[in-house]
Amino acid sequence: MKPVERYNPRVEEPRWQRAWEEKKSFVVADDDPREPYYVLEMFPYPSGRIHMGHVRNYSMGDVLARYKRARGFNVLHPMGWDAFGLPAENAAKQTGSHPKAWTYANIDTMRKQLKSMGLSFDWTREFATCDPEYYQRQQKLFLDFLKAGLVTRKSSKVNWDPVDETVLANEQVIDGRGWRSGALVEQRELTQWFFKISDYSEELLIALDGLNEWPDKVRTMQRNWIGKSEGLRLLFELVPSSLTSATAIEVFTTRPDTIFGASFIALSPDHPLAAEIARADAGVRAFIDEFHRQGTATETLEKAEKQGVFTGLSVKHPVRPDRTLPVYVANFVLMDYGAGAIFGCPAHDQRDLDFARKYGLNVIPVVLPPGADPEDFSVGEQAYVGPGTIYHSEFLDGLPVEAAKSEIARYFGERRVGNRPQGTVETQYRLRDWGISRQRYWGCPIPVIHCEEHGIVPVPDKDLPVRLPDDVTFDKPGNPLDHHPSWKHVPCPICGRPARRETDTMDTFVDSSWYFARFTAPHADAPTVPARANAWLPVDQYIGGVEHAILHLLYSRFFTRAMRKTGHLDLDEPFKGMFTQGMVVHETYRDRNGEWVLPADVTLEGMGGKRRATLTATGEPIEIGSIEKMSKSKKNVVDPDEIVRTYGADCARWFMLSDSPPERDVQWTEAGIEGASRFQQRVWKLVQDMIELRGGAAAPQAAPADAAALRKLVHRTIKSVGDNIEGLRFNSAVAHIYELTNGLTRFAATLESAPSAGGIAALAEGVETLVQIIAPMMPHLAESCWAALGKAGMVADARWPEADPALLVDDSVVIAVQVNGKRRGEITVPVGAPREHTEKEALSLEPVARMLDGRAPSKIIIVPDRIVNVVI
RNA sequence: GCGGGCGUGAUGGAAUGGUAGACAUACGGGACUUAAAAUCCCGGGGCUGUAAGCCGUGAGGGUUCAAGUCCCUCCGCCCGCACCA
Repeated sequence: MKPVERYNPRVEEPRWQRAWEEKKSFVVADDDPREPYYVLEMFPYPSGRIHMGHVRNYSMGDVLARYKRARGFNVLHPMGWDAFGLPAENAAKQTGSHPKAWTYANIDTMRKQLKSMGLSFDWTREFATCDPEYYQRQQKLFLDFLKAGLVTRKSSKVNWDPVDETVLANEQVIDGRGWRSGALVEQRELTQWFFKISDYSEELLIALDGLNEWPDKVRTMQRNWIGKSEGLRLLFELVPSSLTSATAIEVFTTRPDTIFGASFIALSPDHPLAAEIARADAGVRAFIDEFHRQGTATETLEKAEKQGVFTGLSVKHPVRPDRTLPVYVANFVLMDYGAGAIFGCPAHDQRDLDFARKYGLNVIPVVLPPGADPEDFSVGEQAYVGPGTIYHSEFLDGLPVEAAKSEIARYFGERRVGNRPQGTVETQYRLRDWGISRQRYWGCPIPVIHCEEHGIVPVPDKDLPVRLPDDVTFDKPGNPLDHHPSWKHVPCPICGRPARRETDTMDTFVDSSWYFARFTAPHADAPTVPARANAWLPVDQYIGGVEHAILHLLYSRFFTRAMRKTGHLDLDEPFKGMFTQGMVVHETYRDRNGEWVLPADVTLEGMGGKRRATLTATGEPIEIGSIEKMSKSKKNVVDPDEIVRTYGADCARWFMLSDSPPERDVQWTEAGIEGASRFQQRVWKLVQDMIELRGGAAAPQAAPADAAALRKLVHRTIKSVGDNIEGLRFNSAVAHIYELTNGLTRFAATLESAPSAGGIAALAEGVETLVQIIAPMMPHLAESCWAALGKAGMVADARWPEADPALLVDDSVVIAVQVNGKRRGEITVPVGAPREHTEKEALSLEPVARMLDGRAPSKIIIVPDRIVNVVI
């Protein structure tokens, strides 16, 4: 064959991108009669430039979208921007740029980058969440939720940075200090807006069972996050005291069966009764103040020792009025779970035991482990939390734990403290309402007005959107909206008197909680067009990082229900299929000063343990470090633009899909991307060889015998690649494509010496098929090959090839023959051969006969067309 | 602590309970070349000199005609949540 000119992605890729755009290949119509299919990848935050994680995410989604299109679906595959957020404000502070200008400039850059990857997005549906057209509808949703009773306002603790005068998220508090100012963070009570997600705790939990196209891991994480537990709310009567007028303390417990082991009561430092005691008791006051100083920074909580202070109060044991229990304030009791107070049973709860040991409280075992001797059993430093039989517990004695729980619940349910039942069975959830208030500029304004006369007044629909002012400054700490000279001063919509606009903006998680619905009608006046939303949703396949497994997905599930309640759509679950992709990782490199070095600046030599790295510019030795997620801070990043420029988008896409299962991390390597590039050229060469063969003189003889085998390979590959794409096993699909390519290349080589019309026809079918099945992954190369082969139209519009069922089955099959489960040889039998035939063939196999040595086998297992196992 | 996942050649990884290591990468050998690159072909889990054979999917046990796959115990690594009573 004559040498083939190399495929040049730099020329071919932009050409096909223009062609798709001109033909509006991926613009989707809502009234298309074909069955709808909605593929969505998590939209990016416009941080500046796309990174390899995006390349991986969008490559996967694009394969599925293109494949489903080829299978005859009307595919919705949109893209937008999660564009509000703190980095824009930080950039404003650092560089003086305006958040809006910064964000839209980033979007322009990233859009261009995404377009260079040849992704089949319907760009006519693009929006950014910071577009007033988007956040106007979000404000409308907020007001509808407010009207429907799904929004509430309450006081809540926040991390307050006294220097920056701002609220910090938990992850912005490092060692109890603000991440930017370094100031000690304080706890402050602030009145904030909340979405009542907890109204849906049970529904959100139950519905997880139906999400069978979600990873189990994600469902489990959500289950734990919702954190349902059944228990008893229980009243303890206070021993009358001059310290308080209160008469009882309410606690929540999931272990009412251990009531006879109770030895103290502990109140949260935030408990109202604790506050009351603290007013008169300096010791308690000091304890509570110290607790508040320590803050909610997670590390401090985790390491904190169990500590408490005695209040001077005591309560009566609810069954044994002769016993009293001391009441403490303890640092490990949470105010916002259960009743903000507990009874401590040290023998059967580790925290209570730690506390009891520290303060010398009784440890009374009341659950006897199976087989333990009641005379001998005692609790040391390890609380016993396992199953067992209740003892030392009067009428509960002898009952197993679960039975004792219901028995004691009934007992307390019948008794009264005052006019209330002493015990009430109750279900508790860990899930809290979703606080959405942020004291920030670059977010969606909360559309309410505070009037002295009329309180909270919703902004009337006609006044929406509440636009962010452009003329803000970031030179002062605090919320720029609050400093703005005029923005917040508005008349009350009811009385017209001077009132104050809400200056808090919404958590950016709100923006991403409904964007998937907006894509179904991105230009509508209302948040959605319900008929369209109902037709497209739920998203058939959602793809994104596992870091959003809890919050984003849970909030979206809540939003879908809230939008159903307010008439914006009519479904429960937004995402039918969910897939969490792995990260892109890379080796790290450091120079002799310990500074991180970019992979692009490093030269690598050798292999295995002998690998060496040097700085390309100077030859300075470089230390090769661990393999970690690509991050700017460790500089182990590879710029997608650079890769597209050097190898082309198709190679980047192919490599992202080929090397690892999509849910696992993939390691970016130079060798890997070069392998992709080599494959690209092989396909191109194969197509060129094919064209040359077709144009040459061929003997009119029938196809060679192996043409039949080739056709089988072709059709089996159609089947397996389709199945693998459907199952999102892209790496397996790639492997099968390699096998086909290897088969075709070898076959083409044999035709070279003996060209035959039949052989060329078989090869042509195979090559065309190859071009079609690589199209979802390497769409540009596929178009170039398609055109070179003289096929009409574009591959992007071609139907997926059909596997001929007749070619998927073989006439005969090679099956393994085992003796006692060990493989001893193989035989070839016709498919569906009768048992007798298979048995005879197997027994006549030399090693089998030798091992049998004349004896009769005791058993012969035959799995037709699979395996024979001769048991001696 | 609780929950989830993973552990297979030099490396990434394949394998509805049915021939372990597909496919790729790296490596070695060969062809082509003045040479190199590129390309093409061949090789490869370990042990026993070859063959026959034996061993082999983190370790140990079990279920089964048959286990990488199912069950139990343990070890290691990764991820998530974490004082939720």
